[in-house]
Amino acid sequence: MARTTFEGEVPEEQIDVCPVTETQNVIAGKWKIIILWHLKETRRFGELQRLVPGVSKGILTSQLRELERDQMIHRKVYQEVPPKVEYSLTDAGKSFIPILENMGEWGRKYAMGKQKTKKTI
Amino acid sequence: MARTTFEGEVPEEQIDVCPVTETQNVIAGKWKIIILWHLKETRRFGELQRLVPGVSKGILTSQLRELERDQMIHRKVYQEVPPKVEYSLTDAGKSFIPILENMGEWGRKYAMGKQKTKKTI
DNA sequence: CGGTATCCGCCGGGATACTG
DNA sequence: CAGTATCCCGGCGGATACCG
Repeated sequence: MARTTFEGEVPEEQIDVCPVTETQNVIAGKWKIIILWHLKETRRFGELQRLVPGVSKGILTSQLRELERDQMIHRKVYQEVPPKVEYSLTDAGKSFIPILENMGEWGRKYAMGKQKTKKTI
Repeated sequence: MARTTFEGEVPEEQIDVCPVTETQNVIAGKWKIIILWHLKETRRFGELQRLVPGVSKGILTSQLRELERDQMIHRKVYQEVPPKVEYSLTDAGKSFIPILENMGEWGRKYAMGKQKTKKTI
């Protein structure tokens, strides 16, 4: 169904691209935000798994792969034994830090406001 | 298993309460961020459904109910026919606006950087 | 150490029909 | 207009086992 593009018409590339939704798509995923948070400093895989409580290797890997695909983090492999892999933020990832800081700050205050009946594990 | 709480010990209420994760829990949900975004202004139900492209009544309702439960939005029912319901941000919700603005701004720049091969519907 | 590979359960999200 | 009430499905997340 080929059709010509008229002048002044919105290019297909811009259709349905809402910036907020774009952001939503990137951080959607149960562990991504907390992962990015800890990646404010460069971390190794096992380190991340210890820092993020309750995540398994498999899931951690998949979340990291998606963040990598979305150009939020960089994966650096050291060719040595035992293996060593370091994860760090890309420029896009670093530019997201302020938002993470805000979310942390907001969460602190928000959690303040409803500090009753907090469940422990 | 009653046990005494020693001085200086971390109260149970604070255990496992990570501010960033707390925030994550509130905004987790496919449509919540974009909903909050549009609620910078008070909106009616049908209005929201038009503003959020692709969401059905049922899902929109459930997302709104969760945001209400988390004290992010307020639901005001006008007792009249035809029914009229207005949604607006609570104080907690309003305090989240800066983050939404940042996310929008970030999404704009982020989308810029990879504007190729954007899929249309 | 830092992963795959595989299987599985669950529930969040979607579609449809009905209602005050 | 602004919702319920069901049913259903896909896929994300979790558990386990194995590997270079």
